[in-house]
Amino acid sequence: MTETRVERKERTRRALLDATLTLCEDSSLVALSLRQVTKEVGIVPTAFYRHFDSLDDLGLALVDESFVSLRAMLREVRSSDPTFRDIVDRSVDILVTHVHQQRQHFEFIVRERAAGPLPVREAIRHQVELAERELATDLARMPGTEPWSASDLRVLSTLIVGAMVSTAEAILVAAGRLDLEREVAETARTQLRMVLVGALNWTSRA
Amino acid sequence: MTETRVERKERTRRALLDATLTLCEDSSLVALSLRQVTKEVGIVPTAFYRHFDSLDDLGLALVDESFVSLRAMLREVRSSDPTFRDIVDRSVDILVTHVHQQRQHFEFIVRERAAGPLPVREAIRHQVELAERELATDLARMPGTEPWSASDLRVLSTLIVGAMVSTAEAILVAAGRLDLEREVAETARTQLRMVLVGALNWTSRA
DNA sequence: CGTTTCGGTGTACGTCTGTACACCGAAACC
DNA sequence: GGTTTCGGTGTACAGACGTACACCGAAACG
Repeated sequence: MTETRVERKERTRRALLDATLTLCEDSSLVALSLRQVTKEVGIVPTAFYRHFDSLDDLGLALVDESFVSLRAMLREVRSSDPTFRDIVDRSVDILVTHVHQQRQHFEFIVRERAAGPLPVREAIRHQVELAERELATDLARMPGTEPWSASDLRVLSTLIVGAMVSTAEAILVAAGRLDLEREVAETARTQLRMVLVGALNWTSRA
Repeated sequence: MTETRVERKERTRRALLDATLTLCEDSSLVALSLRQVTKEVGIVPTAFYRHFDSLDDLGLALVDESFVSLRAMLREVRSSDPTFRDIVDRSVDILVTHVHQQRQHFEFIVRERAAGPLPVREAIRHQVELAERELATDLARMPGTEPWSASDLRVLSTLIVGAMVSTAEAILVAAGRLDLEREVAETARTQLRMVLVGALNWTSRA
């Protein structure tokens, strides 16, 4: 019955991460104090340092675990049938589902991406860049992309990732109102189709 | 020689706005204290209330003046020759120029859009929505857009505005390194062209 | 010229901040 | 079973925070 020591430590660590996600739901990491977090968890302020060097450090941990779930999402998209028409519908569905399931993580990333502590911003930027690169190599495997240059592939994947980030933001703003969300999803689908139509009619230039 | 009283007041007001823009360059409004701002300006904390009710209030003023300059930019784009090919080049040039000239304002908007105080976020979202609507009506006047539905126009303008926001963010991240900026600009041009190719080959559905 | 207006001052408060330091008690270890 | 390890405690302090209040001096006003 007695909890092992590492289990207990892991449990408070999780509590710190969760409390931080909850507390910065309507502000930002940079506006959060160590004392607020520890009070929410129910430990004394100085105990915080048994787990993290600083709030920035905790922020980096949150970035890591956010992108673990995000990568799971991307893998799911990638395992879809590679047919252009319904890859759009499935991708948007998967995005909507994951934003709901991991709402706090997505909110965290969207906020701290622009306004977080510098190391956190850099970590997020790096992860987004990795996602763009992965998408570019995926696109290269799809039929019809043979005439594209490597640079065009990067440009297209940057555009798509950007549109998906915007869509995620819009879903978060919709905040669960189903009619708004349906509208956002429909917009995202149309945007993706427009972009794909553009890409298929695209011819790289030297 | 003696400065009139309203002039003097306006001068400190400006100083407060400028100090705030500078101070939240690497954090956010929500992480800023009234005392930091007044110290930077060189007045006593309580004097702040002679100008604004709160930091949020000051933030709303910054949103307003940021979008004044942004609207100036959009007007400049709109006055361009409405030919698809070089409207892209000119739009991106104008965007790059304005991001440089109004660097602090763009940084402010990009940050507070996602992480600012709630009223500030809402004000920014509203202004962006206005910009999207204006772009949609502009697009409707361009040749070749006759077969598009109103909803397609909105979807396209949302996509373009989103891409431009991403581009502005990328320029700010490039932080003046000329080679990076050229790359960002080139990416933005290609993205816009891809989107326009997609749009021109687009046929609205019921 | 006397009076009012008002941007800015200075003091004072209770609260919250990060963190230093000494300490505890039980799980973990040999 | 004695010792070590270590997550969590409690006290303590110097500084920053928002803001209430009484006040000043000069421009603005009649």
